[in-house]
Amino acid sequence: MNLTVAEENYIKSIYKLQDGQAVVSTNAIAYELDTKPASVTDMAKKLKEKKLIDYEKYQGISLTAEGKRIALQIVRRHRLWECFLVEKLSFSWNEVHEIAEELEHVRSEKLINRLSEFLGNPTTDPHGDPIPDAQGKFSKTKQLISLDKATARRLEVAGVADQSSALLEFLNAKGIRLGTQIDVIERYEFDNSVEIKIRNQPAFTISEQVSKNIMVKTL
Amino acid sequence: MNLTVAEENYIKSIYKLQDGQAVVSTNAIAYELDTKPASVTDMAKKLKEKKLIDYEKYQGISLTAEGKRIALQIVRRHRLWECFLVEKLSFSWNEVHEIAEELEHVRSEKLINRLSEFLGNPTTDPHGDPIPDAQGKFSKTKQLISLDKATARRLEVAGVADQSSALLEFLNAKGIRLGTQIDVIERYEFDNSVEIKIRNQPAFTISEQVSKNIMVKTL
DNA sequence: AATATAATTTAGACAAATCTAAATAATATT
DNA sequence: AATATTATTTAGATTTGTCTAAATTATATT
Ligand SMILES: [Mn+2]
Ligand SMILES: [Mn+2]
Ligand SMILES: [Mn+2]
Ligand SMILES: [Mn+2]
Repeated sequence: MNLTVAEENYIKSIYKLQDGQAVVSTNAIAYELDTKPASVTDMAKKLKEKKLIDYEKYQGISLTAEGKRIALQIVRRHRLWECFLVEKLSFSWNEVHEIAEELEHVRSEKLINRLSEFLGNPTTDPHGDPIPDAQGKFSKTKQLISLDKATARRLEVAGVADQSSALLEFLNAKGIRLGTQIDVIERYEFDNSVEIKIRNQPAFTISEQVSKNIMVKTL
Repeated sequence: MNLTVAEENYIKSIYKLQDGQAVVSTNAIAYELDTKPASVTDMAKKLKEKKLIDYEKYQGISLTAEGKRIALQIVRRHRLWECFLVEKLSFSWNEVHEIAEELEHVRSEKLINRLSEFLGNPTTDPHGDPIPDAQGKFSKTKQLISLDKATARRLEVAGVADQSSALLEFLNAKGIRLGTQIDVIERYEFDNSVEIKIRNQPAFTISEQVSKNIMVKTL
């Protein structure tokens, strides 16, 4: 199965959007890939032909087992390269996505398995997202919840839901990164803002919009 | 100047074939890129339009200053990735070319400069070929000659002319790699074969075909 | 100089990936 | 149920990179 870069990008987007959902819409894919719905319909026909998606017109799109297998390979490559960029080349977590978006299309099993080994077979990427192994399996990890829904007082940052550079840079500025321990000081009902404290720093307040996108685990 | 992968591959091939030559032929490029002369003519028109090559029909092709600048960037990326694969991911020098052929097209100045730094700013790749710096300059190195033309008795392997997997695997098998010190025991005029000796190993003889492709420097 | 051979270009075609504009189907609103 | 809105598909076009077959130009051989 020899896929083009465009086909790989579609497969990955469908995988990302499917998450739970039975089926993904043409428009959702178009928006995700910054393209037009008509282009998605064209590609849907090709991917169906290759048996990577189930698709009947007007009925939405979903990955076949083979499509999912391929999606997981691409996700693995993407996230491993992100690890490489952050851990070995000292990139910041807000700079790596675009570059990994290209590196993920270099197809060589040997390359990616060696890279994984070189990085110590990491199981999460710089945004806290899990990295599937060579067989497409995720190692079991603690379930994450967003900071706005958490109830414990002490929490550890373990991921970000929104991965826009805007949010990541904001978190950089506030000293919030993966592994950061946070104490919840107060929750304000009025606007759902949260007052938090990190180590020796003075407490500060973050908006609901931010707390919804910080994924945490209890210690 | 935003180039496609195909355009980058053409630019790099032209750079490689030009080497000394005033001009490169349509057929030579087609052969190098494993494509058809008609396709080369088509691409020549596009690259001329973008002012990356000088081209008048039937008169051959040569890079402009801008074309050469871009070629050197691609060569730099290719060779740095080869270094990475060999030094960090333990690939053998005969396995890295195809993978680097893809990695070289990931365009990010920051990426490539960080990678160079991570590798200790190497000046030669795993085949002994020089790596231009970010400004496209080569550091001066000792002039290499092929083993069949060398006169000194003790020599050091510093490169390979032919970089086919066939030759590289042969050299692996014989224990000849970059940095290997060779003593020339005898040169046989009949078939221009050369008897050589490496360290503690018994002497052995290599054909002219091989010795022509081993690039050496005196110590 | 005439002819043969080799190199190169042109003409016309195709596949991939995209687009716009128009048509059609599904869904929501009155 | 009729109508309006939204989602999706189709039709037709464009760009990029490639190809084959035929035409043209350059070079070599007699
Ligand atoms: Mn991508
Ligand atoms: Mn990530
Ligand atoms: Mn390449
Ligand atoms: Mn090389």
